[in-house]
Order: sequence, then C-alpha cells, then structure tokens
Amino acid sequence: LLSISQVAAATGLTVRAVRHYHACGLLAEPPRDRSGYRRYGATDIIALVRIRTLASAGVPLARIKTLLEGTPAEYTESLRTVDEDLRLRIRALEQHRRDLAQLDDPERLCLPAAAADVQDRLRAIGLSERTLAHFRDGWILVAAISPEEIEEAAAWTYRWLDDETYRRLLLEVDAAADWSPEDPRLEALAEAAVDLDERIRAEEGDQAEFNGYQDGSSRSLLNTFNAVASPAWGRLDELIAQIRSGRDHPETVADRLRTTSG
Amino acid sequence: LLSISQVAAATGLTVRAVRHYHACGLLAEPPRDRSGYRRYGATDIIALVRIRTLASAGVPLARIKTLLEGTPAEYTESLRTVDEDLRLRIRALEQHRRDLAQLDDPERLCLPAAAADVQDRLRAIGLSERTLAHFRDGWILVAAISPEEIEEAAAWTYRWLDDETYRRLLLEVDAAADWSPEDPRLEALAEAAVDLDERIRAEEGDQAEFNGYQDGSSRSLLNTFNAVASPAWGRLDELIAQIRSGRDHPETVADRLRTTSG
DNA sequence: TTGCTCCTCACGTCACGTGAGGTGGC
DNA sequence: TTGCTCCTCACGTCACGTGAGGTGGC
Repeated sequence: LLSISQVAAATGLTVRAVRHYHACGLLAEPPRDRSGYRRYGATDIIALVRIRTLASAGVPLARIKTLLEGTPAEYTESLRTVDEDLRLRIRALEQHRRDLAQLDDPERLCLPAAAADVQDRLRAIGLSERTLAHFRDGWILVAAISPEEIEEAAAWTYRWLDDETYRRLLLEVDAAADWSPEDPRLEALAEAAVDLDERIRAEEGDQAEFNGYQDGSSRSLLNTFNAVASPAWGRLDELIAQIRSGRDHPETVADRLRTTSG
Repeated sequence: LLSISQVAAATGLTVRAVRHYHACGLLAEPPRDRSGYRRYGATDIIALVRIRTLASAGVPLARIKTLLEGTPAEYTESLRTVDEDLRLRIRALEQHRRDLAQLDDPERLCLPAAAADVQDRLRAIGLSERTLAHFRDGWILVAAISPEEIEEAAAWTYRWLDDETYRRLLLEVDAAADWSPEDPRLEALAEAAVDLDERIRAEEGDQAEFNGYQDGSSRSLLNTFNAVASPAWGRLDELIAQIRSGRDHPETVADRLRTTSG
C-alpha cells in the first residue's frame, strides 16, 4: 500500500533508517510488489513510530529489539529505566549549561568550590594576578595528584586567611616573586614563615602544619613548580626547609655533621 | 609533572580520549620525559576541562577546534549557539519523556490529535474495538498519503458525530463487518449513506461531501483496504458508488446504455 | 528516451573502545 | 624477574550517511 519513502515521511525517519531497521531485525520485512519494492501497511507505521520514539529517547537499537521482544513485565520495567535515564540526561544537560556559563572561569571550572573561594579571597586581599594564576595552577596540580586532600587543604587555608600575619606573609611572598634569589630579605621571610608555621602547629595541633596538606610527592612537586615560576620562591622553599629542620632536629643535624667530619 | 593517567583522572576523561584530542589537534602534545612519556601541567588540565565541557555539551570535536581558535567575537557567538542547542535538546528530551508515556497508545502516538479525539468519540459511541482498530489504520494510511488533509477531515468527522443519523449509520456499518457480501441489508445501508451524503452536501456546500476528504488515491486505497478487512464493506463501497453515480448522472448512464446496445 | 523511485552492496563518519605487541623504571 | 604504566598502530563499534551501479514504470 505505502512505499518506503511514504512511511519514512509519515514517521519522520529517513529511507535509509527504515532499511537499517529491517537489517537489524527490528522491523519485519514487508511484502514486495512485482517490481521488488517494499509495500507497507498501517501496522508498520505504528511499529516504526514506536521504534523512533525509543531510539530518539537514546535507547540503543539492540536494546529496543530485546525490549520489544520481552515479556510485558520486562517491557514495563525497561520503560521505567529508559524514562529514568532521560530524567538523568536532562539533569546532566542542565548542568552542562551551567558549566558552559563558566567556561572562561577556569577557577570555578577546574577547582573544587572551596579552592575557588580561597582564590577569590586572595584576589580581594590584593595578590597579583600573576601570583593568583600560579596558585590556581598549584591547586590544580595538587588536586590532580591527591584529590582527597584538596577540600580539607582549601578549608584550612580559608580559615587562616582570617589571620593578619598570614595575609601579610602572603603579600610579601607575592612581592618576592621578582626578587633575586640572593636577596637578603628572603631569609627574614623564611623565618617569618616558619614562625607562623609553629604558631599554627601550636593552635591546631601537630597534624596540621603550614603547607601541611602537602604529602611528600605534592610538596616536592610544588617546590619544583615554585622554583620554575620564580627563582626567589625556589630559594625561599630551600631556606624554609633548612630553618625547619634546624629547629626540629637540632641534635640530628649535629650528629650528621659529626658523622660527615668523622 | 603529571602523567596521562593523572590528567585523565583529574579531568574525568579516559586516557584514550586525551590521546585522541592530541591526534585531532585539539590539545598540543606536551613535552616527553626520557622514557617518551607525556608530561602534563596545570594549563593542560584547564584546556582539557574546557574541551570536556564543550564535548559533553554535544559540540563536535571539529567545531570545538574552530571555536577555540576563532576570534573572541566568534567564540562568544558560538557559545551562545551551543547554549541554545542545549536548551532545545532539553526540550526535546522532555518531549521524548511524554512520547514514551504514550508508547502503548498508538492512537495518540501515530495520529494527529484531532483524529485521536475522533477515535475516542467513536469508542464512546460504542463501535467495536475491531472496527476502531480498522479506522485507526485508515487514518494512519490517509495521513501517510496526504497529510495536509487529515486535520480538516478529522475536524469534519468530529463535527458530524453530533448528528444522530450519522452515528447510527456508523454503528450499522460496524455491525455489517461480519455480514455476507450478498446480504440484502447492505443495499439499504448504502441508500442511507448516500442520503446522508446528500443532506451533508446541502448543509455544508458542495465542497464538503460524505468521505469528502478522500482525494482519488486515498479513496481507492481505502476501498481496497475496507474490502480486505471485510467483504461486506467492500460490497458496500461498490453499492454506494453505484447509487451515487446513478443519482448524479442519470442521463449519462442512459447514454452509456444506448451506446453499449447500439 | 528521460526522470523518478526503488533496489542492493559497500565504504565513510564520529568519538572513541579495545586488544596487539613492545618498552622502561621499581 | 615481575608488575605496572606508558607507547604506537590498527581494527571494532554504533547508527546510520552517502555514493555506486542497476532496475522498473511513466
């Protein structure tokens, strides 16, 4: 009764799609006329509209086949699953719209919300954009290496930004980016950093320390990372490590000197 | 700094996808370490998150490439288009959910709303499910052959269902499905159908007639379709055609008889 | 004869998935 | 030595799109 292009037009499918559904076994081959042309009836249109409805809902053709061949109970259950999938995909697309709106804001897009909040406060405090970008990259690297720690570390930094000594130290570190690595002010800065470190350790307990979120690999990575960005920062990290080990293990250092000289 | 599996994990991509983006020219190849391993930095993660955001919003990779390489104006315009696409896709998915809920109701899924409304009224009037299914298939076939007419035809039928004579005629046609094609009651039924046809023509004007929505091809298709479903219906269509041509062109028929006998 | 619809291969597309076979540091 | 991560081909997948070459009714 109907030609393949007529059923295609009536169902909103392409001729090729209808033939594909025959090839997949999704739709039985209809009778042919004497020219070998397929001739379709109303039931074929009904079947095709059902297939189209499921396919455009994102159901793979193989699953449509088993779904249509299954028992009524399986069928009903499958439809429920498909509907739930659609609901979730709608939610996902809505999320993608929000993500898209932040495409030019890598802080929000690539960082956990807590770290992005820290960045906003650092910007408000007056850190340079260059240093902010460096810190952002630092957060990203640490998040990539040890994602479990990042939330807590960000929350920790956020809290200590209430401390004025910490804020002033950060501003000085910002300014130090362009200093020579031999600049004598770096030693004072390192001393101040370790002082703050010890005060924090006293207030928060031993498990939290300045830069305490960095496990071994994160810390050495960040040291390299800082040194590449600014030789002065590289030197600063070295000085901090020296002062800290001097204060933490004075006897060990003495022992080591003895061993070396002996 | 970071290995390919670390950036993959950090961005929610697969290792293969990252390599694919290199191959597509979407992401520059990073430097290699002495083992030939790719080493990534924070900016790579930012770039990958941007690519992922666009790709999972359904933007083809080729378009992401031109989009990221374009001018700021093109870029902003592209983002607007992408967002609009997302909005439309969400609407489409919501429509698919509604379609899915009607998957077991071919009348609503395959027919224009007006025709589905007619079917509901025919069911209320008391037509058998068999005849209703036949009518439904008839609507589908006519809609496939001449989709422009179907809306008007359905509206027409809907209006005339207010007429009691029409309703009784439909119920008798329903009952006639199982009659023998030689049943003498078919002639009375055909006479009644043509009577109604003439009354409708008088009331609505010549352009509207009983079954007036059927153009030539639709009518011959429906006649075949009826005859296959029920021999009695096939005979009924023949009788209607005979009576109608007898009333419309009495002299022509007489002429033809003279010609044949001469 | 020309134009249109239909037919059947069969290769192309898109964004990767999935082994196949091999290398380098612990 | 073993196990793990990485590397580069290269073929597979899914739902068709797109010619390629041919047929049949007006």
